[in-house]
Amino acid sequence: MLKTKKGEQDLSTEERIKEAAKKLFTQQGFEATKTRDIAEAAGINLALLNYYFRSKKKLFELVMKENIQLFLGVIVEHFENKNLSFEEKVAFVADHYIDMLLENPDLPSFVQQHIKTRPAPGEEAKGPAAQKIQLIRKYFIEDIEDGIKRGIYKDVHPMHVMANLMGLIIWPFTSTTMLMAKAGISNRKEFERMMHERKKLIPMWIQAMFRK
Amino acid sequence: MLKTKKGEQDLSTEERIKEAAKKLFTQQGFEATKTRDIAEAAGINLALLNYYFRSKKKLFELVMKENIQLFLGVIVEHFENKNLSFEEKVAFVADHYIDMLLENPDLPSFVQQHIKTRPAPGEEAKGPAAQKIQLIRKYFIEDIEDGIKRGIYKDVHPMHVMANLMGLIIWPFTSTTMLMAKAGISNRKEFERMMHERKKLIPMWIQAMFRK
DNA sequence: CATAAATTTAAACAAATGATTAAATGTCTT
DNA sequence: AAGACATTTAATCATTTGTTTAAATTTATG
Repeated sequence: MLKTKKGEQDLSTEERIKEAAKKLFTQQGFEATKTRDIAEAAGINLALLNYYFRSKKKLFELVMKENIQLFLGVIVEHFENKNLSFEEKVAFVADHYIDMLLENPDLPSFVQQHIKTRPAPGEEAKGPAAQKIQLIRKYFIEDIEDGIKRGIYKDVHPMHVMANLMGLIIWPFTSTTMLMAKAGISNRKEFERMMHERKKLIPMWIQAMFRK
Repeated sequence: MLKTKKGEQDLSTEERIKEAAKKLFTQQGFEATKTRDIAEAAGINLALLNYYFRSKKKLFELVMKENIQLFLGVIVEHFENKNLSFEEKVAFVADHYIDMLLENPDLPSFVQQHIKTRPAPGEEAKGPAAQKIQLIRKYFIEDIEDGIKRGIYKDVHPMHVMANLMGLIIWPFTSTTMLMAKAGISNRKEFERMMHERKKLIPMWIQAMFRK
């Protein structure tokens, strides 16, 4: 059986390249991913990468943009909803975010690895990623400080709450490679079951840590 | 004023190369670090890198080994101490580990990024990193399961406890670049103060989450 | 069908990169 | 001081890597 010319899936070559690039960039980072690897993974001629996307860097920036939206977009959407209480937001984020990360487990390492550019001293950070993070921070601080004033939450810096929530959700994914690879938890299923458990546990833990 | 021939610090050239390599590898990873960058950072002739360490890969493996020891060694040492209660271990680890990470903030991302080799299916993971992680897991599970049996701790999978402790300690460091760079927390001092606070907070949080 | 446009291919280029070589310089021992 | 050994240097090599080119092929259009 021969592969037909259009072969593989019925994605356009442009989409095939982008998907292959996203997979490799996300798994291995910019430097470790070679244009020839992308071409091979996409099943296309090397020159087509430049034909459609001009350069490796341009292609990476496209992937980056989509990953940032995936990684930060969901949180922003949930936290700007004024109709939800803080604890409802926590439950929503824990639930949806863990689902999303189970399907994109390499996302956290990728984002952490590539958002490294500090804004010039005295200047504001620009760009979609910066704006999203600032928004998340803003909503978060508003909610927590409100809870503290009303005597519901213990008086801690809101950043602790934010760091703990994000850490409890995301940390297992950034360390999973390490733990799974080296500690004999070769059982992917077991990891997934644990993460589903955490959807319900994390909201309880946040309460236990920060409610008076 | 001229730099003397031996110049810079009074480290041997071999040590200078290793230190420069450690800094760059740890910050940027293997692929992004070029041998010429290392040579320039160390202030040595390019050929000396190969003269002393044979190859970039060999040099990297050396740095990797030292970083693994730094990253996992402390935890193992504390957790294999049979004279401490679990909660004393937690307090010790939180305290010492945060201090160490404040001096080596790029360590977590580095280790996460480079421990990716899974053991072959059915096979055991070997090597110093694997052994250390397995040890930590073992001690951890023993302590928690003991606490659960004695009715002191809630009945949750020990991996949740381990993931949460490590996450609360390490997560701020893997996300600090992101938060500091993009969210306007340009204040390194503020971050450090927060991390010192967490030394005392984390043991309390662990209790709040897992004690009956 | 014929022609223009879009897409794909094989080949090649220039720069970057890890490594090596042979000569030069430095250090140590006797 | 002389010779042996270790260290350092400048130059060069062979590959790898991102990109370009020109021709071939396919697809769209009149």
